[in-house]
Amino acid sequence: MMEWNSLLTQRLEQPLLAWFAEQAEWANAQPRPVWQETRPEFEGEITLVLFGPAKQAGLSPAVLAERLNQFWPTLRMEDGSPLLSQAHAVGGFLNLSLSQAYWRWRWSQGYSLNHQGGDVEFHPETIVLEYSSPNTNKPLHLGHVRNNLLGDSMYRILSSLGHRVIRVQVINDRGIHICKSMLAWQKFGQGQDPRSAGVKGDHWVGHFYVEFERAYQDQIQELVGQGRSREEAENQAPILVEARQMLQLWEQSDPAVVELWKKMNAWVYEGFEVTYQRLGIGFDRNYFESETYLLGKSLVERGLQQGLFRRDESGAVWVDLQDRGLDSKILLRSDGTSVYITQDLGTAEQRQHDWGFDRMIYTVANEQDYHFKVLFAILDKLGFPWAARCYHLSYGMVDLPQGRMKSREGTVVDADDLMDEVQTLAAAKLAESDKLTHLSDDQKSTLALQIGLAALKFYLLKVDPTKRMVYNPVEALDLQGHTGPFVQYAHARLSSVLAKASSENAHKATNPLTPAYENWHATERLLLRQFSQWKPTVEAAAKENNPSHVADFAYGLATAFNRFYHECPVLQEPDPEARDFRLALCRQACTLLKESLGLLGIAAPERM
RNA sequence: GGUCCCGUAGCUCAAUGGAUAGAGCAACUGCCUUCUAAGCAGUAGGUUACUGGUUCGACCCCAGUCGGGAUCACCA
Repeated sequence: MMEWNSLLTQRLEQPLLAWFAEQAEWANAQPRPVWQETRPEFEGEITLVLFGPAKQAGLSPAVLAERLNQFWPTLRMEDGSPLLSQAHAVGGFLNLSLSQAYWRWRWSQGYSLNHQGGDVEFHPETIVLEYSSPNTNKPLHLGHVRNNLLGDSMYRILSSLGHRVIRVQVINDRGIHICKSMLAWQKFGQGQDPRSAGVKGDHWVGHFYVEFERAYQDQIQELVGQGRSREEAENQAPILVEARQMLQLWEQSDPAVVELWKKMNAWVYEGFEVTYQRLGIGFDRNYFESETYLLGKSLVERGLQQGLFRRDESGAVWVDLQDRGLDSKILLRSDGTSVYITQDLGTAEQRQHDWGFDRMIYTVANEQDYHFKVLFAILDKLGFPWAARCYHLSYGMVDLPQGRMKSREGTVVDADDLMDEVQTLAAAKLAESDKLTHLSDDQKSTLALQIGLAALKFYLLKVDPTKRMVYNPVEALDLQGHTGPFVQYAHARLSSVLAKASSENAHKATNPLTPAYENWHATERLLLRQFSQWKPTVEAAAKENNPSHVADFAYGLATAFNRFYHECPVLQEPDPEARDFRLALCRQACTLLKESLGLLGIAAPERM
């Protein structure tokens, strides 16, 4: 992730292109320079790759490098000081070191995100961002957690760049699954509610979903034992028949069923809210399937009238997408009821109506890749111009070391348990430390949650979202190495230094990058280089819908700071110019660590 | 079977078509009288699944093979 800015364009690239153009040998073939970040094992910050231009010029890279050596010293900053301090050719690469004058200028521009004053013209967009979207029959699990963290981080990233982001979820509150829980509760719940049962609402409802499945499986066994076929038994088990009847009643707005439905969904929402709050995520608007599933139907009717869809003999409505390389897809059942995708069509149009979004992002697992291809194709077929601006943020499944999570085998990792676990572990770690004995129990508990969540969030966000990943509980709970707590720790050390500096009044608040101190340590230079990568990192993360870039940055900056901290005294530095410079670096590093953690939804405690 | 995704150190993950493929964990060595050792420095670990092709240059692009996963419901 190399920073490129207007100064580098004007003072480095344009003169280089002009110089190329003056070279008669290859004036007919204007080479396009390829820039990259210099690898850390070489001297320099920016590297010009010479293979292409050398070939076009008919020269060896070494000869071209030799000629360019006449050119580099002519490059100047606006005030006439040199732009580059060194140029080393290594093989086909030219490694350029930027001058201290450049780094001083870069410092003066600031590093924090500031969408008003960027190099590129910025167009803020209204973006509807969907994530989470659970069913209401069971609690959230590890898969939801990855989903929620991705969505939340994308919200923070896009917002930080100045976009208006509306966080939404669609809640699948309707259908046979919730009826199963309702029925089981009626049969086995003995009138208990979450409070009287002492169970969190979503878990309470989830418990009855499991109870239903148990009773259902028992009945199937029984029927098979009586000589029915498996298929027959699965279809005719009395408890399933009853659940279907309940769904029918719900669709007819039967008052008793609707009341029960409302009551049990309310339990679930209460439970979800606790989980969301603890996880630190939220939403601006919920779309309930029960409220939007009918909207899709009218959209389908419209498509039928326009001849875009067709109705078969049984009365079912289909869309043919073979011209787009997809299959036919059913939109309405023969009994006229809507299917999953019908509801999504309606919800999409509703959201465009509600927000007039420029873009919409659906954070949904990659097992639904095909579903979203079809959805967007249908929206396009219906003639919505915004269909092309809908995007499926497709992420990979989270596996366990022993394979996929399976509810039947009881291996599903529950979101609440997960947070308990990480908090407990962090609390144990705090308890063995003697650094924080002065904190109250409440403060310790809060800190433990912050650290535990940092471990969990960083673990899930550092991976490229598109990739399937393995959740290894032992590694996820690690507080050392390539982890969230590692980054937090760097931030805490910095905070501590800065707190002491201000209490000692050590910082004189002069321009910390004056030429008075110019004997920069390699780790100081590295920090400046890291700072400049912050903005391009966030822009890349936004463009690619990939928060892992932000996690990479945070880790890289924390590492750079740790090295600096090890090599360079700050408060104990006798030279006041050097001390000011280092304190300024510390202040900036602290700010950017906090910002980068912030975009991952991770707290930056000042002590740990 | 059709379509899509994936295969990198023992494990988990990085690497805009560029340099000697990098981190962390696990293993082994050093470093706390020194601004927070949740740290730093070092050792070891690789035929980037395999075979071909394109290219000055391929983990990356193309074709094929093998292996894993997802999806192709009048389920959601």
